[in-house]
Amino acid sequence: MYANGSDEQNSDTETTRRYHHGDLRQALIRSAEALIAEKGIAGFTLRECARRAGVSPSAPSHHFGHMAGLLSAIAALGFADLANAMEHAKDQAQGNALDELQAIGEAYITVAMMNPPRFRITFGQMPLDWNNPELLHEAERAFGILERQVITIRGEFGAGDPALDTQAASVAAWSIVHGFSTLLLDGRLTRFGVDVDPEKSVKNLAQKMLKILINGIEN
Amino acid sequence: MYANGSDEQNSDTETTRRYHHGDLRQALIRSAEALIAEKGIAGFTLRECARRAGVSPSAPSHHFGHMAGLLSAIAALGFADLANAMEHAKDQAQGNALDELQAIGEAYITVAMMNPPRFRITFGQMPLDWNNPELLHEAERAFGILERQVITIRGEFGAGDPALDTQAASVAAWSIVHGFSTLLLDGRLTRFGVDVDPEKSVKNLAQKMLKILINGIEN
DNA sequence: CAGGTATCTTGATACTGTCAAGATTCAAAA
DNA sequence: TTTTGAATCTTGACAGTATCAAGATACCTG
Repeated sequence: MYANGSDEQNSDTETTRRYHHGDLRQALIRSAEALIAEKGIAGFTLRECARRAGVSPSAPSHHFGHMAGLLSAIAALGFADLANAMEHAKDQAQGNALDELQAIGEAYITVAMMNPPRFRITFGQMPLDWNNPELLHEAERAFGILERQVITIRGEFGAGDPALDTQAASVAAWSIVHGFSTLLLDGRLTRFGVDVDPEKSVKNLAQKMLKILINGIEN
Repeated sequence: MYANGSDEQNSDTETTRRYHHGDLRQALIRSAEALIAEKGIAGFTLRECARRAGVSPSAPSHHFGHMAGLLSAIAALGFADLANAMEHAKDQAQGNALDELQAIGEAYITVAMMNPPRFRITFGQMPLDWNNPELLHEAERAFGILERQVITIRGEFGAGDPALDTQAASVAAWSIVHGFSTLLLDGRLTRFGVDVDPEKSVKNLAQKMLKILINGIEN
């Protein structure tokens, strides 16, 4: 038993059952995110992941070691998503460094909305393996972008202005987009009439929010 | 066996072992927060809580029903802490409504720092029972304060100014203090030289951050 | 003092993550 | 092609978990 995920009745199609799954690593990542999308972080189970991938309970250990390994691989994807999206947004943005910061912030929130389970794993309370070099690298990459952007702003605008504290502005920028993302995904903004659906109204609100922040940095 | 928490050698002191614990409800809340402080959210276990309170594994069920019940009771305390601290900060603040908002934001961050396990339960991913009336009430109370404050600001300052969007300002204020708190507690601000210790430098940074926000709302 | 109720324990069930050992498949060397 | 070692997956087992029903104990009111 423990055939792979596909149904029974296929005689010998491309996905006929076999002892070796073929792409178990990707399949486990997919089933983990799907499981969390359904039952939430608390409902996540390594055994259920394996079950959905059509594989024995301890098969994942050969690809990820332990549970934290699987979660860490997903978290690395989460940081990579953030880094890629923010870099792209910065490149696409037209205008000065403040406009770029606005675009970066919007990209952060969009990524969180596009794949909530992945974001929850990346920034949740589940155990991650911070010795995983891929995780470390992608996290460093994502963290650096916001920081460098605010340094750029300092160079373009407020050099010498003590009111424009680089550290405070960096942390403020990250805090506001991160706080908004988590509150939104946890459904705690419904009392303000904000929900993941429709996506457009959220992006609208995020724009206004970031305008306030940038306004505050600028002056 | 399963005496209460105190040691063995006491003959018949106040805390001599007995079948009925006497204050198990409070003891479980304390041991839960201590456990999370030690081993983190992932290390939390209802059985270990009971063990530390010197009580059998299923004793907690008679006070909280299931695990989510205990966590919900703690989360209610977390919201109450926030509401009380924010109310007090608002009352103590001298100045206009914007100064009050600044004080409220600082109070939020202080509460998160004072009891990290409680904050993690309140806003974490662990299962809560949102039918718990106490939890609902305290959450509503806390959520209302920031919102009302921004409405007050709108009345004092920007009435008629379309740039001053009440919803955006409310959400921005909450997002920035909440995002900062979670990032801080998860140790993700160390790369910016920020850590829970020393507490004073954190409060300093929080002040600057909120100044930026209020600057942005004002103009 | 009697009876009822709140509180806690016992025992059992169905899960979970992890590990060692065995079975199967693949792939490269001979 | 055959052989042989490595990669992949299964089996079986272990300790630990949440939860529940039933029983034991203590308190407390009448």
